[in-house]
Amino acid sequence: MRPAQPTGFRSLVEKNSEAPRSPRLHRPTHNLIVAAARAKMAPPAAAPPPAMSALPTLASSHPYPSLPTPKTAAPKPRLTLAYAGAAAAPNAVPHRSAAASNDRLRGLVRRGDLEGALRLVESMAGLDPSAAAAAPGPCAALIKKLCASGRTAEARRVLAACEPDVMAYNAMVAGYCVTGQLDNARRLVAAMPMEPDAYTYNTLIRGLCGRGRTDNALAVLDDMLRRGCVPDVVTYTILLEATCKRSGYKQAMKLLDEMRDKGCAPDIITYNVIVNGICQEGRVDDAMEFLKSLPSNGCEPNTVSYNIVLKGLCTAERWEDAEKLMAEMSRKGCPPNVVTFNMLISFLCRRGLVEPAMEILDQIPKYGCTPNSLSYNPILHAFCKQKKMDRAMAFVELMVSSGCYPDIVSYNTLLTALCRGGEVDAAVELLHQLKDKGCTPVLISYNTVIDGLTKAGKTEEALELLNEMVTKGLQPDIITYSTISSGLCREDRIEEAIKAFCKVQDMGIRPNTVLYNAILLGLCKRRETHSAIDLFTYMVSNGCMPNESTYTILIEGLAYEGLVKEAREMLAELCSRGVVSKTLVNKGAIRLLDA
DNA sequence: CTAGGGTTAG
Repeated sequence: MRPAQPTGFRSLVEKNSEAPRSPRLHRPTHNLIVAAARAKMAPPAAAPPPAMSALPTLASSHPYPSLPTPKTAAPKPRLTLAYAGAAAAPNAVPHRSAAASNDRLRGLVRRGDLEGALRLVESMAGLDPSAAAAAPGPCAALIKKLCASGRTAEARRVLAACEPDVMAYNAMVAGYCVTGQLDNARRLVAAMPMEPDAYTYNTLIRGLCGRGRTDNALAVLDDMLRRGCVPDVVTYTILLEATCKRSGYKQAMKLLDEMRDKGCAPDIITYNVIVNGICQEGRVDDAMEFLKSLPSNGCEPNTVSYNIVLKGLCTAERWEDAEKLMAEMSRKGCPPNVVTFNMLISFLCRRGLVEPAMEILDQIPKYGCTPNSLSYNPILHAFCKQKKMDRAMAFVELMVSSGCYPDIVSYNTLLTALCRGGEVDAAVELLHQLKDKGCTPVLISYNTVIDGLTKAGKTEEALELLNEMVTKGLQPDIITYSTISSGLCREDRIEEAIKAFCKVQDMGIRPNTVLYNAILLGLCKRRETHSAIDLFTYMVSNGCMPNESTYTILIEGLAYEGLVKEAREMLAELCSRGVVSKTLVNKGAIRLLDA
């Protein structure tokens, strides 16, 4: 679908500013709020942000009351490595020998005492540089653990304070990659004093591919070749998968040829990536042909190969072909495994065929496989979706009595069902019981219950839960803040919603359509359609694609404010462009326009 | 370190 151009709205903005209505004179226009979001400046004094006593006021770069910032439990120690007097700090460890200190460091890292390890590295760096330096091994381990809790800046200082080897650099590169700091990762690789190894490059390439930066990843491959580092089958396999996603499997085939030319032999994983790419483009028959050609390339298909094709057949709803392929798998020495069955269960459940799915579940042991939580969860999900909570609960019992304990996904499914079924309090209770059930709540668990609370009108409790997750070291994501934003907007607390919006930007994440829509709706309901249009302009100029809901919100907003003619024009234009579907319009906007 | 299966916002 073509992106809709905002041109139609420009004139509306102008029209509106020529004839401002009185309420706008006494309220901040959204231009200013948007400017604040962009430049993180204060909103006008006329509209002081409301007090948010429920929220902690942690430091933040913008003037709105802060939403919680993810923070580790212990205060971050300062590393004053450039400062020789650091060794004399109160916590400094008496210097014996580099070897003894490194033994101690190893122990601290192994025990997970990161603060102690940091202090020790600090003190070692503060000593006579010729006498002692932290060894690369324990430093690499420390860097890994710091990065695992998001403390990449401290990890970087450890790297600078020790005598790093390739492994220590690799740990840091990986840390930057998993936290999305890909440009830092690239710069670090470029600045390495020793030759990066294949692992270094593979980590960087995987990071870039994982964030859709396939072009950069391919450039790294070129760097690698130029610097005489030999890419291995893993390097190419990562790049092939990304190439399939970005440019399609035909382009990937070219890279496959290049790989062979460079003397790197594809393995079955490489080929399965291609098989998957072909299936993703809906060409299951071509995928089967490709599969048949593998033996002539010296590679035998495995069960995974067949599972991929089977998934393609199920997606195309070619059930009979799927059944035939299952039979063929056994004949060809690639018998179905638990993943095969789980896939079938999942597809059947998605089509509402729960009973057949349960029959498959029963048959799994006959094939010598053991059902796991992925076998049970889709069925559990189906019961929940049908609002058959008693059956869902009974099914969990069955699961346990069969020796398969519910995992966090099972519980998340139950949490969703409880929230949707109006039992939010039960959901909150279950969330807090998870630890006792041997399951740690994850981001999705909190997002689910936070959403349930906002929809039940319990926004304050939702904010408390947001606090709780941060305290537990769980980093909120864009879904968390979108949920919170819509909850706040529903209560006309738009300033606070915008603060959540800023929080997302602070995290280095580009707000998406859902988040914009939440705030647009809030503004329109407050009859600040003019401000909404400004925000819409900001949204488009920041490359965020509006969707049907965006337009519906704006059209309804115009209609609410009495700008019926403009609303009709916009509706007509969007309909003719096919951006807004007839059904949606009939449901919402038209009805309002006629009223 | 690379391939196939389940859960969250609208």
